[in-house]
This record gives sequence, C-alpha cells and structure tokens, in this order.
Amino acid sequence: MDYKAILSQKGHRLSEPRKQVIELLQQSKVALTPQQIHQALQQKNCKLGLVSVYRTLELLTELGLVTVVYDPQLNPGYMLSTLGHHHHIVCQGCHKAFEFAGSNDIDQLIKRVEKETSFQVSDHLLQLFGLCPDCQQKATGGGF
Amino acid sequence: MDYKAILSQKGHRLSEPRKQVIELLQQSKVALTPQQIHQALQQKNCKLGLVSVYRTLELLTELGLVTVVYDPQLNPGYMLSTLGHHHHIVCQGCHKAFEFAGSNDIDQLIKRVEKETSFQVSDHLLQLFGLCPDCQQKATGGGF
DNA sequence: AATCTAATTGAAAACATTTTTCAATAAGGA
DNA sequence: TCCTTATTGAAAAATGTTTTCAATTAGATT
Repeated sequence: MDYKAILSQKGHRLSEPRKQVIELLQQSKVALTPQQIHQALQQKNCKLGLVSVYRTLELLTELGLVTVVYDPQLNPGYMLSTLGHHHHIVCQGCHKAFEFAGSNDIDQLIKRVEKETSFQVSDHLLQLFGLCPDCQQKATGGGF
Repeated sequence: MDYKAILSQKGHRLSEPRKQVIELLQQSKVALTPQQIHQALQQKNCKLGLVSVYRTLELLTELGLVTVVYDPQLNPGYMLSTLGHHHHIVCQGCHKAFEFAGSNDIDQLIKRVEKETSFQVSDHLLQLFGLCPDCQQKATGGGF
C-alpha cells in the first residue's frame, strides 16, 4: 500500500518528516514509540523534531493508516496498518507484531454481548499475546 | 468478592489508603485514572498521597484484582475485576464500563490465528466500544 | 523558473504523568 | 504494649505529551 500517495490524495503535504516516519515504520517489525522513531531517524541523519513525530503519528492515526499496539511490558507503540479490519498479535519474547484479519468469530461474540448487555457495539480493540515461532524455540531448545 | 480479604490473605497489609482506593473503585461504574481516584478521595477527606494510589493500583493489578480499561477519548483507567476471564464493554457516550465473560468464540479465533501465524498464544486484550442503552436513547430520542 | 500562500516544522516552554528516594508512620504479630 | 518491617507521604527527579509562535517549505499559480 502506498501510504505516501494516500497522504497527498487526502490533501496533506508530503513533507520530509512525514516521509521519513512512514519509511521507518514500513521497515519495522515491532511497534515503535514516538521516542524510538525520533531516535532512529536522528541516527540516520534525518533532522526532524520529536514534535513532528507526534504530529505525524496523530495524522496517520486519524487517516486510519496507523494502529496503536499495546504491550504490557512496553509503552504503547505505533505500526502501519493494512486497511480493513485487522488486529495485532504481539510476541512477548521479541515484541515483533503481526496483523491478523478479524472474522466472523469476533462478529458472533459481539452479537452475543450486544444481546447480553443491550449495548450497540460500534468498535473493538483486540490483541493477542504469546510467543512467535522463533521465541518458542529459544524458550524450549535453549533451556537448561 | 471481598477484595480486602484477598489482600490480607496474600500477606499484604490492609492500610487506610488501600481500603479507600478499593472502596472507591467498588462504587464506580466508570474506569478511573490515578488522578481521578486521588481527587475523589481528597474530597471525601481521606488524606492520602497520589503516590499511594499508584502503588495500590500496581499491587491490585499484580494480584489480578484490577483491570486497565482503554478508552480512545480518555486516559487509561482502572476498574475492579471479577476473577475469571472477563473483558470490558465501554460506552462512548457516558464512559460507563461493564464486564462480559470471555467464551469459546474467542477461543476459536485464537486457535485459528495460532494456526495461521504459528504463534503460541497465552493472553489477549479485548474490549468492545459502543453505546449503552441510556446513551442510545439520548442519541435518537433527544435528536432534532 | 519565480512567486506566493498556507500548511507544516522546530525549539522552547508549558503541562501532565509516573517513578524514585528516604525519613516518618502505622499495621499487625509477638 | 512493644516491636518489626511494610507502607506511606512529600519532594524531587524522570519521563512523556502538548502548546505556542516565528521560520520554513510543499506545492499550486503564474
């Protein structure tokens, strides 16, 4: 998906800081905090303020291009997200996160809870936590 | 459930600040931030430091007696939680939150994603958002 | 290519939140 | 009642986020 193109199409300027943040996020397998993004880009000799990182993330979130990923052991981080209804599964070993598609499993649960509570559900937050294949091996294979 | 009894049973002292925080949370229908808890208790003439609120919440979370509730419009708040696997449904109108029980809907989804990703899933974060019955009425009945 | 204009930026300050430190206090067993 | 040690509170430090505003720059206009 061409995040930069989407930005322009929606009438936002394709500034240097925005390009940098997007490119960094595209390469990252883990969710990144604003500070991490800022530091990583400084080290690449991209001169941009931490403030711009915050503002870029805010904008990308508004446009639905970025998702917040919670991790009990870490500060909330940001990842680029595919359009459509996706959630993240996060590895507690290496913190890599991957998207998975929502499906009718969750729809059924929502319908059930709507009946039980009389709520009208319009959104949800779902994340799975566990160990990725690599970290499973390290946990068993590398054990004592 | 007797939260105070559980505290003592696990070898923790039943101090005044801890009692106050627990009692306040027991009465609250919305998730509360540390600051909100601190302020509310100050107004009730309970003298306790904000630091103790943080520490009490940390302890209760460790013991699994308290759950963090995320709300896109608010800072993360804390609620007492029933034991067993429960999640929260949060009203975007009045921010009241209720527990609902996890079930095999979610188990099926987890199994599916485990197959798709080869992760070993050990935990998850699930919250629903929407309108509670009261706020649904206000939204339609109170319209123009 | 040069000009223009408003969106965007960066630096500093303000603000907010969370954690650490350490002496004083108080819970609960002896 | 005394004693021990977990717990507290106040202040400071650390951390994280938002606001402000003059300077810059993307991209449309000429």
